[in-house]
Amino acid sequence: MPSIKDVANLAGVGVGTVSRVINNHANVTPESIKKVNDAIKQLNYIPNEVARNFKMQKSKMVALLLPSIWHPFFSEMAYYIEDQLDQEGYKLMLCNSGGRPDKEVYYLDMLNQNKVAGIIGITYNDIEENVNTDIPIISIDRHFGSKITCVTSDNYEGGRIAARQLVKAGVKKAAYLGITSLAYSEVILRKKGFVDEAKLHGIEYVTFEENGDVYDDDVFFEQFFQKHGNADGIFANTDILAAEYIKKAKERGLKIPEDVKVIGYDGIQNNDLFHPILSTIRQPVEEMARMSVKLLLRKIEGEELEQEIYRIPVKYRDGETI
Amino acid sequence: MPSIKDVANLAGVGVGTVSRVINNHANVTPESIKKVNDAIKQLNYIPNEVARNFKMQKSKMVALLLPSIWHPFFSEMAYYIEDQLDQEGYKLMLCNSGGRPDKEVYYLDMLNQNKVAGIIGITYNDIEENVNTDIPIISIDRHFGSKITCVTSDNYEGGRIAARQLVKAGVKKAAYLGITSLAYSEVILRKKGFVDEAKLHGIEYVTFEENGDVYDDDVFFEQFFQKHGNADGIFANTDILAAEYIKKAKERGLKIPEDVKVIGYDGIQNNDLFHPILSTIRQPVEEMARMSVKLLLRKIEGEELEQEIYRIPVKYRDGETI
DNA sequence: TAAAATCATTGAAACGTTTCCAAGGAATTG
DNA sequence: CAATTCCTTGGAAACGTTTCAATGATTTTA
Repeated sequence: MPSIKDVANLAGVGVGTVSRVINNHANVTPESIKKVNDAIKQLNYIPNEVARNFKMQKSKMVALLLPSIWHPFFSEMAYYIEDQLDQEGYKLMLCNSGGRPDKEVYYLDMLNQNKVAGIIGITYNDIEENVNTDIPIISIDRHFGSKITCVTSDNYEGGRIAARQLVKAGVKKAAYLGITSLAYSEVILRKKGFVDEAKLHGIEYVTFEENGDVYDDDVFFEQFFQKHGNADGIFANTDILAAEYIKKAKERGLKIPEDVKVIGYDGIQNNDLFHPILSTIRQPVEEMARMSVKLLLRKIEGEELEQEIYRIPVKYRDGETI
Repeated sequence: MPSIKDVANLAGVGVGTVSRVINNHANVTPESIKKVNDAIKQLNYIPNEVARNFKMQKSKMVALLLPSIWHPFFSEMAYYIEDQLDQEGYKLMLCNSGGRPDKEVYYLDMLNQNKVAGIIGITYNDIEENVNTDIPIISIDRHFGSKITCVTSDNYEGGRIAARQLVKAGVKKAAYLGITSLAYSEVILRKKGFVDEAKLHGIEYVTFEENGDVYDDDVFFEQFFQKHGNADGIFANTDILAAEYIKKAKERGLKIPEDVKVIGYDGIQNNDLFHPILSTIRQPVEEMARMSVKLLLRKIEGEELEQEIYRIPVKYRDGETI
């Protein structure tokens, strides 16, 4: 494998000149450029990126740390993040934490050692506490503190829209259904928006939540139906949860949307395999992904960001369940 | 950031000794080990993985090159691949090619420059041609040649099982539906298995295919229904295609499975959002993923693999469409 | 007890870049 | 034409690690 030295020798110039040609810095004569390029072609030389990273003490690698790439929401997010990173000349390293805090910490240590340029995280830990370096971080949907910029959808507004849609559909008693995993999550704002809007319209409403760690499908819905079986409108804080609700409701003989209107959050359905088509609050996944990357790169460049949280508007997407 | 030299100085030993302690090589006295470990702790030293990669001229990074992580089949695959890689002490770099040959080549060049340890590819190019180094490669579902080991499900047997299930369900005229993208793909064996088994049972059958590059939903199905509208059993070579068929069939007033039995291939449905539940040939995704990683690591270690293609058995999974 | 073998250790060299400094030559200025 | 500035260049140093040859200390063998 030829090195920059071989190129320099063949071209009859110094290594510095070769380096300057490769990285097209100023102040190289056209003749030198030609000589170097010829030599590069002749030797089939390709720059050793690892050596470059080493010398520069930084790599063009960004890590994406999330619970599971298998989840359709995250895989869509990852798709756009990778695309944007590639456009900007960066590479993506994928880390599945399984949502386990210990594995998150383990990965953060590893990323430290590997001197990644930045991290985009969808995590359960307050990673601000756990990262012992100055690696720039963007957090999606979780707001930990000032050091870690947060990108999220406008959860509060999303909650309000959901409530409004249910009201519009004639719902008498609306229920918020949530699996809530942690305090830092921006997701709780969906509830707040829902509640505020329900109050505004003066309709009856309830909220029913469970902690993600101790969550059991059957128990959760059993309790819900026992307490609030008469709810005729449901706002589930994720599409998956909405789908689970629909399944359980059907088992109990309820018809969707005739008996109960259901609205979800996320908008993850993207092919003909998904039915019924959920009415949902669509997260602007592509926008969130691209913005996360752009903000992260600005941080990597050393810029100060003007905001601590970036909220991107959401839209209601009509489906068959309302 | 402390380096190995700082550790050596503080511990009062040479850098070589520190290196041997870190990589727990033989020939170090317990006292030295203790001194070094104390110094490491005191300085909060973490080894610089980038420098190590540079020196060793290889990294513990494996690239996964696939069309789109957004696709549920690939995202499930990626999940298990990452998990297995992590278990083995490797990291995963994710590359979405969009299925575009030029982008595949572009990524392969990049991976070359970055000296990844190996590549797992789900590609449209014959990457054997395009990779100009000795980076070990595993290819999933495509068989290019001897240099690139192929891991796949037993497509031929899967095709046979599909045909058998349709026969068993009383189908009179069975149709194979396929979007076929390239010659190298192992996927065509699904057709072969289907045809052979249909012949064996002596039922009427047809095959209807289109090239993936010029594929148009509406045209494809329009033509199919025109030619073979009387088929009462469908084997679609992917679940997505099966779902598309079902949609189009319903638009034409056909009832599934009463009028037409449908069987897919992949088994990508994993949550309550998917309906109807497809009867399908389930690919052993987890097994394929883990085996791909294990084989790749063996190649990285310099081992010769005994086979050129590894086929993993598939199973029929019952659903609502047969 | 002397010679040989083993073990533990050190520190320099090397990996392939980028960057910086010194320096030569060309162009510009007064 | 001398002095100054500018442009281009070459080559050494540095990044942090692993490894290897050399060395000294200890143990084993004859």
